[in-house]
Amino acid sequence: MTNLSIPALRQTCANCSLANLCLPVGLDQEDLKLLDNLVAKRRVLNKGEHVFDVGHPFDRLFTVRSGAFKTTVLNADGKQDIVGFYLPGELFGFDGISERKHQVTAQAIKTSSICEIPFEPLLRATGRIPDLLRQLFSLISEQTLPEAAIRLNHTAQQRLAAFLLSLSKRFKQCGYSETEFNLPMSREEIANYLGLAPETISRLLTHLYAEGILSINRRHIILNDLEQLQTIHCSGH
Amino acid sequence: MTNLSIPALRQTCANCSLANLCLPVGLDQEDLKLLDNLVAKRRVLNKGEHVFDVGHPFDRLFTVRSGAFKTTVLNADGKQDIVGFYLPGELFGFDGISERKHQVTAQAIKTSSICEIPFEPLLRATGRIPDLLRQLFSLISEQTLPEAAIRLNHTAQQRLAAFLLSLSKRFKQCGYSETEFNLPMSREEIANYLGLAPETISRLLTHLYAEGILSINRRHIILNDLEQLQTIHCSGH
DNA sequence: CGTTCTCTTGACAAGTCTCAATAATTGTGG
DNA sequence: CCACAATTATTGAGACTTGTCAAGAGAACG
Repeated sequence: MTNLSIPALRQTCANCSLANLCLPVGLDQEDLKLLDNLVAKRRVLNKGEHVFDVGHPFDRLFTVRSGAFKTTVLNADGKQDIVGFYLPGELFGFDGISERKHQVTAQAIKTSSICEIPFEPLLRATGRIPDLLRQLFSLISEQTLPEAAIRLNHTAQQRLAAFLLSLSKRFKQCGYSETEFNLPMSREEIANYLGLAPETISRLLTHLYAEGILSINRRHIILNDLEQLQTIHCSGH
Repeated sequence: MTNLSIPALRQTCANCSLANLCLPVGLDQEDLKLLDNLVAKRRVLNKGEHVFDVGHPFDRLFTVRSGAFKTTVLNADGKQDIVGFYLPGELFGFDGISERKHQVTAQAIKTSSICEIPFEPLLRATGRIPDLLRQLFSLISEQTLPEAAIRLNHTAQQRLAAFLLSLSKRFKQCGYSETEFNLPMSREEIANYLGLAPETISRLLTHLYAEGILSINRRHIILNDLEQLQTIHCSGH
């Protein structure tokens, strides 16, 4: 499942294939070396393993190198609500900055690997790397307006279409196909994230398949008509 | 409606009654003076007036001095979705950091006043004021995990209870009563924010009134039983 | 190869939306 | 200052989307 061999885990930010995605965007060779020294550990996690839990002290950020992660909170009902999915090249762990303790739990949803970036050294490095601070603010604030708010006023079909388009876009960004990929998460996880029942996801996928908009077999999905998916996202059909 | 007289608008961060809420938290007198010099303009807006629009260049943050603001996006359907409300002492405008252009539109929902904080000078000031950077990250990341995601998996009643409790808590924080206040927003705005129909809000409020949990007359609301409201938020009743 | 988990599909129930009418409030112009 | 218009809020009836419960099929796992 993992796309990275062990030697790949030893590589530096400078030759990381995701360098144009996570933090190093816009940094020159010199800056990259500085940043690379910060990235302390590169770690592999199996499905279900936790990166951190609610309440754990925050002292570093994480970037996905391969695989996928989800973040969850215990909601008022006492159930786990999925609040985010993270794909290769994406940064997570910001939730801990405010209280110096994590507000969410993060775990691998398949065998995955991450880079760890100590936060205090990172902040100190903003003094030496001019663009790093803006870069950081950028990455954080991008997550400030997540799809969550937008999901609320949409139908189940619109939400699912938006979700699939989001995955497509993000897989494309990290170099995979935008039309054919494996869903890293289960129907139940998608449902939870979108605020729907798993059965509804199943039915909607069947429906989209019947219309020829996509092909799906278990986790393997092919998006045949991105444009129509976009139309569904917008107008509901 | 406005709680501030004109002279009040000339006051400095150091003697602002909201100083312990917005940016200055934890700063000493010396730092406050530095910060105060940054706060360029204090401005009054009437109901409906825009602070900024989607696409407008971002170069400053805003704190609410009095009144209330909402931020909206044009969703896929072409309708305005409310993504946030801001009460006195709260900071907004972060949405523009990433793209250097605002991702949302911000407007006053009643006669209100704001302080403007130029962003670049603020970032430069983080070099001189040690705690300011963490403070900033703190405030931004607090908004990263908004109620939005949590709202999704809750019933209409749970969402409304959560919304009222949130308002209560925030009004308390800025020195108002936590049990009696005027809703700054209309039923329709509440509905939009919660992803419900305005009629549903009306019915739920009537229902909560019938149970003695709150009294409501137009915008004026009295929360008689915060605890039971909390119970509803959690278990649905 | 059986156990477990995930996914699919159906029938029914329930929550919420839409449409519509009315009432109350606010704003406006004479 | 009053009367009319426009907006906002309430309430009801019916429809529709989505959730719940249940059963069964298929895949994954040990």
